[in-house]
Amino acid sequence: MSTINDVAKEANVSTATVSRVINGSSRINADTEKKVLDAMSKLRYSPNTIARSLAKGHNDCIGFLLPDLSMPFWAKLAHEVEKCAKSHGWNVMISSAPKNLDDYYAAYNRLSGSMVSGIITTFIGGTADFIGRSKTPTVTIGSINEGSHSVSSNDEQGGIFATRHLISRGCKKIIHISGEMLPQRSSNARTYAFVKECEQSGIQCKLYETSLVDQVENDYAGIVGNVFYENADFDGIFASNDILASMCLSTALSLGYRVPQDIKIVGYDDIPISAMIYPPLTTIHQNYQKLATLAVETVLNLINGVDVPMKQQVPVELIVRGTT
Amino acid sequence: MSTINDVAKEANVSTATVSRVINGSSRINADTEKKVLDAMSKLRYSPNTIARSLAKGHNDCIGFLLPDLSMPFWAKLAHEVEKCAKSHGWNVMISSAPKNLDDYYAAYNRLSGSMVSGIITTFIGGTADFIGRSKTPTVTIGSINEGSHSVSSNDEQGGIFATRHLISRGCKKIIHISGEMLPQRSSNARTYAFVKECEQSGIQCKLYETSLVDQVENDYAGIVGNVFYENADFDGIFASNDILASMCLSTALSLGYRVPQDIKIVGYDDIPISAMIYPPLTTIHQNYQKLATLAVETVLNLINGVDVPMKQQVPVELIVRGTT
DNA sequence: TTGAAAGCGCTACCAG
DNA sequence: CTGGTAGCGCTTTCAA
Repeated sequence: MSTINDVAKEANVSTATVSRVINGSSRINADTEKKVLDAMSKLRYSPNTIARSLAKGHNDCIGFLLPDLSMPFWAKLAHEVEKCAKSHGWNVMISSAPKNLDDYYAAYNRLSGSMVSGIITTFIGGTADFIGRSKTPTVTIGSINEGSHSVSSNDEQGGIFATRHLISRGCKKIIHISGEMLPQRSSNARTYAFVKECEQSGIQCKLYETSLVDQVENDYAGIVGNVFYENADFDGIFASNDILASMCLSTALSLGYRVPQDIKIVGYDDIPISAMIYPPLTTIHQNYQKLATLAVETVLNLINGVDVPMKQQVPVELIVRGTT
Repeated sequence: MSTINDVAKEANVSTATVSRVINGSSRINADTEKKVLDAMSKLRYSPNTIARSLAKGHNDCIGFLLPDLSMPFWAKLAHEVEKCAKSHGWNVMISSAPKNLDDYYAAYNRLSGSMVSGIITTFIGGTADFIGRSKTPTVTIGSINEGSHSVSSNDEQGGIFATRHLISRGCKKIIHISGEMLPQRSSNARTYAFVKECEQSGIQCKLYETSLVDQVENDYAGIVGNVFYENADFDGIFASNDILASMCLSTALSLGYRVPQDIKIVGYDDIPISAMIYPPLTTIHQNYQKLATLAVETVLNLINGVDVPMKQQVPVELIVRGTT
């Protein structure tokens, strides 16, 4: 584990010079540079980023605090965030806080305890003030509130697309299963849009709500069972995520319904698996890459003190496949 | 952003004392402690982990370098790794390097550039020597070689379970689709076991191989298409991961085959979605939690200089569901 | 173009 | 039980 001192000694220059060649910060004599480079490779030197961060007063790492990596939506987003951050020369530290607020606070504080220069996260309910008070630049994904910077999909549009599509396919009684309607989640707009669209078209509708815990544990069996047990005459389902939609699909099929003839199903997120099941799922596509890019660039701007809009939204898209 | 100096001044003690109360490292007068605690909360002080890491010569962060977070297997594993690390008081930094060796080296070096004390990763082919040479304690998951510490599932057992199950269900001609047979991947053993079992039972078999790139991009359509196009009379498929198996399932159904009557399918990994499609997938369950725990505890031991076995294996389980 | 040296915020050793 | 202080490895003035 050689240090900058070793390199300096080996090359017969000062540490300042070595530092300069590492950072390309100022003009350096070509010979000197070569000597340093040689010494570096001879000693297999690689700079200690911790020391560097301390000296610079900041580091090149942003944190991504999400509910749960085993949720495909967040995993995919994490993937895109990491890719984008890396392309800007930044690392990302991922941390998750699935279920309760205390875990969330702990995880957030841990991240902001200055291992990271900025944080990308989502509200899990009641965290708005907390985040607003934080000294670490933070941008949220899929959340909305006044106090902090947010990036989210146009969930109202998604709700409208899904509902209108189901109606246009002839559905007369539609069931909607939402995620947990936590305060400040932009996804709530899907549900509101659904209700509004149904009312406007005079279509019968009914709402079910899953809990965050159900979601994290993929424990949808109970609620999906209820949907089918309590309703005999519905002909459409709009599920708030694709996992839930798949579950509805498989339950419908196992109960002998034909999809899409008897029941039509629209999901949300467009996770990769959705195109690979049978029948392939009609769903609302979220632009993961755009969402991630916007979030990363926004924190980076925040870190650099650049002015950015408080609220940014990205459009969604209806992907019609086999379940409608 | 107050520092330890500010706290010391405010509390009228030395920084050494403040440091002691932060770390609980030695006996401290109750009054002094209270003064310090008060000062800390008054100044909203939170210790700078970077400085702390530098001073201590190590930090509390391990790196997890995986192929791709959008692969459910790795995402789930990452989730478990993070959970386990956190329970030991460690953070984890996730980084991915999907396709090529250069990216992999870059990502690895970046991680080992001392932002992390240890690394958990997997070989992506030809990386064995590279990792063996590294000064950062490293343990691999799903890889095997002489030079470094590894944790993996018992893939031979998995291959045997899957193949025997298919045979016991009456399959006479079985097709196996494997992942890319990269050197030192423990998953290769699934394929070898498959071939051996088929030969021993005198069952006809045929092999297909997907590439890493196909896998990362979920681009299985081509190969699955070929399987069905080139073979008319097969009655069993053993796919090396559940995504691939789902794809086979949906292709079979869309082609009019009945599953499991006409074709039986066994997957691998047991990702959450596998239980939620229709028919639910028979598959080999990998013990994610055990795998993650073993990997985390092994790096931690390595970091602490504790002796650990070079090779650790965890058993798998056959989960019989609807596709067989 | 280069070197000397003062920190970055914290820990840990040595005295007292 | 507490304080003084020398680093941890690197960056960045300030001089030369």
